[in-house]
Amino acid sequence: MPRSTTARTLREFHDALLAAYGPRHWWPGETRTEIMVGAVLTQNTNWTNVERAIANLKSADALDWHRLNDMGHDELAALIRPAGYFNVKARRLKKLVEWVVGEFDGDLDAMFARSTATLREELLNVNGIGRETADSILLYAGGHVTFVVDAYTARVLRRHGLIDEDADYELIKELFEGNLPEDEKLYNEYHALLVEVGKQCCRPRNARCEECPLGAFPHDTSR
DNA sequence: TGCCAGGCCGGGT
DNA sequence: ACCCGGCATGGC
Repeated sequence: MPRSTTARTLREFHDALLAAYGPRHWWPGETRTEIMVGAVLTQNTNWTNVERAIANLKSADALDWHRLNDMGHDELAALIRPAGYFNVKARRLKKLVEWVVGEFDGDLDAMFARSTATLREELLNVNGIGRETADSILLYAGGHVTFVVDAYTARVLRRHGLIDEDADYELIKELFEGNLPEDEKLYNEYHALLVEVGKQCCRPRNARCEECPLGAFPHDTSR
């Protein structure tokens, strides 16, 4: 598909999704710290479960880098239990906290002042922070212009014929970044809209989605 | 009731 | 360079 066609299609998809669902007002979280913690907690996990875990952290007054740093594994794991994978996620959160406190003493202004590319590399070096989590933190907590890709994004693009089966994260990310204006608000909205269409109709098993804002004839309905 | 949810890591081939 | 099992809760 020619580059200009891809660019137009991606813009049309965005506009159709926005018309169908309206602005998503993402990320659902009040502070940068909450967004960063939520990004780890939502790994392969339903957001409603994450909300419970975050509510527990708030009740314990634990959404704070130094408090988190002082907390023991078992205490943290108990608080985030509803989010699932609580032992894994407690470890991952502690790794992130160690880095934020160790490198910046919890100063997020200092942290996000680093360049997008540098910060992305550094986040990826933290054990437990992969590409989607890093990009979510950069975009939604830091306001950095970087496109977030997730399972929904890949499935939607695959079903509507824009990528093939084996397209990996970086390729999909570059498809958006190379064909859209470099605009934080646009990236923010687009990713949130892709999640919404993924939840509404582009689900793993539904054979066909007649109501889909992007059209009713997906290429691949098997997954 | 089984399937799914806004991944990521580590070990094996 | 892939491929796969493990990790866990809660909603439908």
